[in-house]
Amino acid sequence: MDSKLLKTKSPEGARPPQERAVKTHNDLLQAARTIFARDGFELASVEDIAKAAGKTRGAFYAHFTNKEDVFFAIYERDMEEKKVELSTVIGHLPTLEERVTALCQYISKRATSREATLLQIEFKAYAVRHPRQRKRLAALHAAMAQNFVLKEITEFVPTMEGRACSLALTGALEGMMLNHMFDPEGIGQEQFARMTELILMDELRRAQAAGLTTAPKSS
Amino acid sequence: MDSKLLKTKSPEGARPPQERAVKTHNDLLQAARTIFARDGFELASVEDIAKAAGKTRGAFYAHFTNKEDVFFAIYERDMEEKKVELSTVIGHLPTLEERVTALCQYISKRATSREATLLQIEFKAYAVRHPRQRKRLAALHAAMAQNFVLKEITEFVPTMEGRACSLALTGALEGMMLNHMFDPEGIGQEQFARMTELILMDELRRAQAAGLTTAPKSS
Amino acid sequence: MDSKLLKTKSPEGARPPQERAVKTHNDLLQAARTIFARDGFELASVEDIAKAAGKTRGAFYAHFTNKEDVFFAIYERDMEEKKVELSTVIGHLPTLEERVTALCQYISKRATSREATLLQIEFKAYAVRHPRQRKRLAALHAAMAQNFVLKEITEFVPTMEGRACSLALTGALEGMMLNHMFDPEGIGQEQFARMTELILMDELRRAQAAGLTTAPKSS
Amino acid sequence: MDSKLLKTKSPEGARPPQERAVKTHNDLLQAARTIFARDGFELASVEDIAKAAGKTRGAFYAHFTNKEDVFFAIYERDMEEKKVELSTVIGHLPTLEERVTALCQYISKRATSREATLLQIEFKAYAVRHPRQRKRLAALHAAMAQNFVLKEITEFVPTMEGRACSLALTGALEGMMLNHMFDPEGIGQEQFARMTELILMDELRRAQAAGLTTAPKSS
DNA sequence: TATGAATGAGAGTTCATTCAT
DNA sequence: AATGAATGAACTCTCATTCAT
Repeated sequence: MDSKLLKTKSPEGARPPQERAVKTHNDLLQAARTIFARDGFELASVEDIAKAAGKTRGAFYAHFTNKEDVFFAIYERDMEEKKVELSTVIGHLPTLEERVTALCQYISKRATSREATLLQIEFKAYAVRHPRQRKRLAALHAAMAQNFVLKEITEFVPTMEGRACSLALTGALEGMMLNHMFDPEGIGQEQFARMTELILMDELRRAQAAGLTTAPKSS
Repeated sequence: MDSKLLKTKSPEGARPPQERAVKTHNDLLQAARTIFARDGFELASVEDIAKAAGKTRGAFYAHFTNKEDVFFAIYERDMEEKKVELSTVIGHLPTLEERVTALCQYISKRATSREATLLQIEFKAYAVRHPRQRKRLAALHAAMAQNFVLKEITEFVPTMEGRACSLALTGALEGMMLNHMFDPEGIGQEQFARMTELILMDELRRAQAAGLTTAPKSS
Repeated sequence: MDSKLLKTKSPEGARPPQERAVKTHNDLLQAARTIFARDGFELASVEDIAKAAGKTRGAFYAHFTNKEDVFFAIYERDMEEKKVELSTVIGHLPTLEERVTALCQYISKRATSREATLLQIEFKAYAVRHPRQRKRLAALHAAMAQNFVLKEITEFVPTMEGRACSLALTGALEGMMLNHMFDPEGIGQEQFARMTELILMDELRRAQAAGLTTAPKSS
Repeated sequence: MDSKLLKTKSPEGARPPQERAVKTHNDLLQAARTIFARDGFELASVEDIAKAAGKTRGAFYAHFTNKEDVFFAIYERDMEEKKVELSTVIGHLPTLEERVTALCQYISKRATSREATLLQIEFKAYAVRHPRQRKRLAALHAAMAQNFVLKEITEFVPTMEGRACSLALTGALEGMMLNHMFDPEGIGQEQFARMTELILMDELRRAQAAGLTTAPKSS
């Protein structure tokens, strides 16, 4: 179910072979990211992914059970990475204003990435269209709901309606980015910045109106 | 280039065959809309589309040259329909405020359509990924730039940065809608309304700041 | 079985409609000749044939039952035409030498026609590969055997082993012509002339060795 | 460009897989020969070819990129084989007469093969009809011009106009063979022999008339 | 006689996946 | 862990042919 190899911090036997395997695994994952972003899930071929990682299809199937498997694995890893990055970037900032600013920058940067945006949209569209695979999807969906990008943020800016705001903001930015790629002259960077600010500021306003404290929690 | 069947000048003799063909054409178009929204472009099969229209693959290819062909045909028709609808809905309203309100409602309604949203995203993602087919794409793109959804609006609210605002707003809403479908409990209707308002109000504010008249043009 | 319309010299009722039909028939036949020569039997499409005649597929099927049907119809008509032509060209010549010379010229000319050659080869290859359709094929085959191109010649030069020589000569020339089209610089016109002469002269030699008269029959 | 599977340098480890693939490749090639001769290029189906080789369509496409690809591959292999055979059969003969005799026999034998003849005609007709694919065709054509069937012969009988004679002779024989298959009673073996002799003898005569030496080259 | 819509079988081709090694 | 051969299902698209008009 899970991608066949996840946290194997050299548990049993020889190390070198393991490390080699880990590298292959990562290479495939990275290659998949590129190919999926380029071609979309359906059009992407396992062969292309393997080739992009300098491996063969056989190697691919030694590491992942499925095309779907890598697809989800990418998503999972992205989630984790984002969490770590956000903690690093935002966690140490003392005042709310600084945090909001940093957050704006971080989100804008991510949302400006062609690859990241296409992948996000691809994944969500896929999820929307395949309600059947509830098994793995449910897991992901739950992980989503709880660990989603900005969850960390709500720990620092508790007044925001966390998940909702997060989904709204990332959704809006992804949608705008898609339109930007589609019609580059029509919509550009400034729109992103303005939009991000608009939304976050609105949240802040509402928070303050509600008289909420903005002091960060312990953590 | 265009989806086949164009000359509606009822050539000579029998009309019925023509009308029958027109109906089939429309049926196929509608079926394609449904199937593409359900499965996405790549996964959608011509057979499914034909079947959904109660026809065979052969009939499909008598009306469209390609799977791509219907895909674009849907887009074109949607554009036209939107233009007409918007003129009808907004055109007669006298004051700016009314227009903005009506516009918010219209956009929110459209953006809430699962089918419409998935199709829009699918189309744009396709366009982004296939820069080669510039021939037909260029035409669509141009049509976009000039006739795009909200173009009509800028005629009435001339202060708005037309295309940019349009792309920003629809993009944002589509992105939010996608996230809503992906995580229905996380983000709901109110977010849409708030977002639409935020963006349009921001535009208005900027327009007024620039001291621009908001009186509608003649038409 | 037969092509649906053959010798309708205005038999019953109105003439104009008939004549129009005859014209369409001939147009289709001529178009088919062109298309079959260009594309070969299998690749040739009924649509292309109809289009080349300025008609629709429907018209085609009003005149011929089959793709095969036109194919054979072409062959039949060609046979007839050749017979007539040969009689005209050769029949009135008094001496053997003149006839042989005239024959050489006629054959060389025909064998040099790209269209004629490709059609001949196509037809024979088809016949060779479809022994099943003995019904119509048998008829054609018989017509072949008796009316074949040079049959007329054997009436004038009775010493030749008629059919055999005819088949040998036309076969050889067709084969050479094919190679010429395939590798134009490798084999050219002179080879045709020389070859024709070689074969016919050889026949003559054998005839004279056998002490046969060469005086033409009555006719 | 070439039919896949070229590097026979037994990469690393297992040989069996390679050998198995080579066998499959050859089986498919042989099957294709049979099917193409039976049905012609257009009518021949990849499925039939694969089935005739006891494989599936998938296996076919693992070995050849195209239907066209096998088609050409057959031709190429035939060319090579002929060259080798001719060298073996004729190369060691000391006098011109012996060579001519041996050559007559060899050619007559080959030209009498139904399969070989149909394939040759099919290939040439295909080439004549598809001037577009000049890429691969050019290569073949060049190979033709230089390595063609009888090229070896001209090394031994240098007076002959090599390519021209070769094309004339093989063309003539193929054409005759086609007519023979088409009308078996009309033209038979003796004609082949006579024709071969006629042509070769004519060449010899011309060579001697030109006072050319007929001593074989070194080789 | 001729049109135009539609059918349906079948073709070439791709590709996720499996399996022996 | 990885290869390479092979499978088989699915897909897009073409086309001879039929049928109502």
